Amino acid sequence: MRNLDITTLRSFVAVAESGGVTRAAGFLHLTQSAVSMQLKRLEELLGLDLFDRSGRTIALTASGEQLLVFARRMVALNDEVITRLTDQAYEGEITLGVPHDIVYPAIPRVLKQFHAAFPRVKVQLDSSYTRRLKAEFAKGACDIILTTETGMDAGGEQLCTKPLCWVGAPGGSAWRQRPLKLAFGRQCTFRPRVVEGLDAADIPWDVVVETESDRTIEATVSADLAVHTMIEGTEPPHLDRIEHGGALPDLPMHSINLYGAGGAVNEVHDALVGFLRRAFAAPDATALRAVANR
Amino acid sequence: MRNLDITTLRSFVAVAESGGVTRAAGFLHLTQSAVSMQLKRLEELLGLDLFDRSGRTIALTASGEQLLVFARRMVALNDEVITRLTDQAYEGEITLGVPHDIVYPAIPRVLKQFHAAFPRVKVQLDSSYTRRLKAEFAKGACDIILTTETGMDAGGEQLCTKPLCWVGAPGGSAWRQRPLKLAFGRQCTFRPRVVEGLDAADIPWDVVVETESDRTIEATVSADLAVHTMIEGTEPPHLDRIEHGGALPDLPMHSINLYGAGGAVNEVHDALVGFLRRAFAAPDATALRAVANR
DNA sequence: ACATTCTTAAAGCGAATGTTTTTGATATAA
DNA sequence: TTATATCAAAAACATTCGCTTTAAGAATGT
Repeated sequence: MRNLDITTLRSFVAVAESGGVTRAAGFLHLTQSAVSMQLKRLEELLGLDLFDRSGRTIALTASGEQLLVFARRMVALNDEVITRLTDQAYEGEITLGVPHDIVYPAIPRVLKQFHAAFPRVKVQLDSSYTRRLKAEFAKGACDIILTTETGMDAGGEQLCTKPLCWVGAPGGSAWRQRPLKLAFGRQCTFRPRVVEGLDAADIPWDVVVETESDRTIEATVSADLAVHTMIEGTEPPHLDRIEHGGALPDLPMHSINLYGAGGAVNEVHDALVGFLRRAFAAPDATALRAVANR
Repeated sequence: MRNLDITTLRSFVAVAESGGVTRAAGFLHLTQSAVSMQLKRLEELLGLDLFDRSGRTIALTASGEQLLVFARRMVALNDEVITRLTDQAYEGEITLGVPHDIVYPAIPRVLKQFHAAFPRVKVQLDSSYTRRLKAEFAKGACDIILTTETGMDAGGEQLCTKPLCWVGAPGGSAWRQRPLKLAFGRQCTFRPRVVEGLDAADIPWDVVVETESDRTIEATVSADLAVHTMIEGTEPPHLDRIEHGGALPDLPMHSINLYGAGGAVNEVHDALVGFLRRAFAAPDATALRAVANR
């Protein structure tokens, strides 16, 4: 199969649009002769007349018109990919803050998608507590943050609302014990709400693990030594949601909010926001995980 | 703006798909060295790593994946336009027979569309009487014919049904005269039907012009010396449909039929058939003309 | 250790692609 | 009509590009 040449196609389009070889040559920073020869070679390659040269002005033949459509598309594709791959606008770094309890399972997928779309932009993931993330965002240390809150501050955007739910070891019975044994992170934002709920239901409780380490919590819970609470749909693989049938209080809804979407900063930024919206605003996080597991 | 090279992109795609420079070089009928150099130049042009060369096998980087999408599209566009413009399948001649009374206004538009889509296919237009066209088609002298008939033969396709209508000079009064003065072509298929209708309505009539020339008929009618009948929607610019309010008999419906569509001969043939279908099967020929006049 | 595969490099050669200059054709004005 | 300006094509020439061949070296998996 013969190959066209983008340079030549660009000249061809310029000639068709400017209606003259000399004029086009001016735009292209080439001599009239060079453009003329390009056109000649193009016609030879295709074995066709592309121009009607009767008359002083140069007009396209039907074949020329047809080529023009393709030439425009090919030049546009060329320019688009060159821009995407080399333009400074498409390289840089974005800092994304995400509470660690909602990193899984959505964020890895988002990062993957984003990297495929903007391979030259580095996403610095800052996984921490909602409280700290909001502080970082306020300082400008994070470009975009997600939060898990019961309310929402000004400038935020609610992506979805999910109930907090009880999680424990698969098939475990720790949730039947009284006092209820809890495992909590030291900074956990959910803690006061959970405690409130338990007190209101007159359920005695006891914090048996208090740590900074999520690993420790997960290990304790999966050993059925305590229960924990998480946003529905973010349970890690070896922990299950507890079907307590009303034995434990229902916990309040939390919303997953996004800060930093305002003001259409640039295409790259907006794309990341778009991926995040789609990942969380989707029907159901559990359903999403099912899809991801396929 | 830098320009990519289709040859190089083709190699790039081949390497990405075959997973190796040597293998790709084989497909491309180039030496391994040449392909390697092409890739190197491509990476230099973009200032990017496109391949992850750690490991024996050659893998794409994220940038490479992104380029691959565009490269495929550009190569596909290249091949498509080359095929369209140079493939023998897209050149040749089609003979189209059309009764001269329905040439206007649809056929010129169809021919224009078709020429834009297949500039290297010549359409030989044979404008004649339905009877002769059917004979030509039966002999194989026409590839496709349109006819105006009250019925339809086997192998035909009815495009639309239109009433025959009375036409005369704009604002003319020839249609009030008795005997009614008629202008007819010598071969006109409508004639027997018209005569039947008039006889049935007890309207005396008289053929004042009998000729082979459409021009003569049009001239006579536009001078208000006689009336004529045509398929609705095919009136030429200087003749008008007569609003006789029942003073003249209604004339039978005629269908516009197409022969030669059967059996999916080839893409070019089918495209012409498609244009014809769209031109005549459209809601109303009068409406079409209004669109064309814009 | 061996085979495979990719990278890099150098030399040679032909084709491609540009520039400058010239020629020819066509429209516009005198 | 003749003169003139404009534009496209052609001719002559120089340069660069890109492929082949050949060969050496590095990385990797068997």
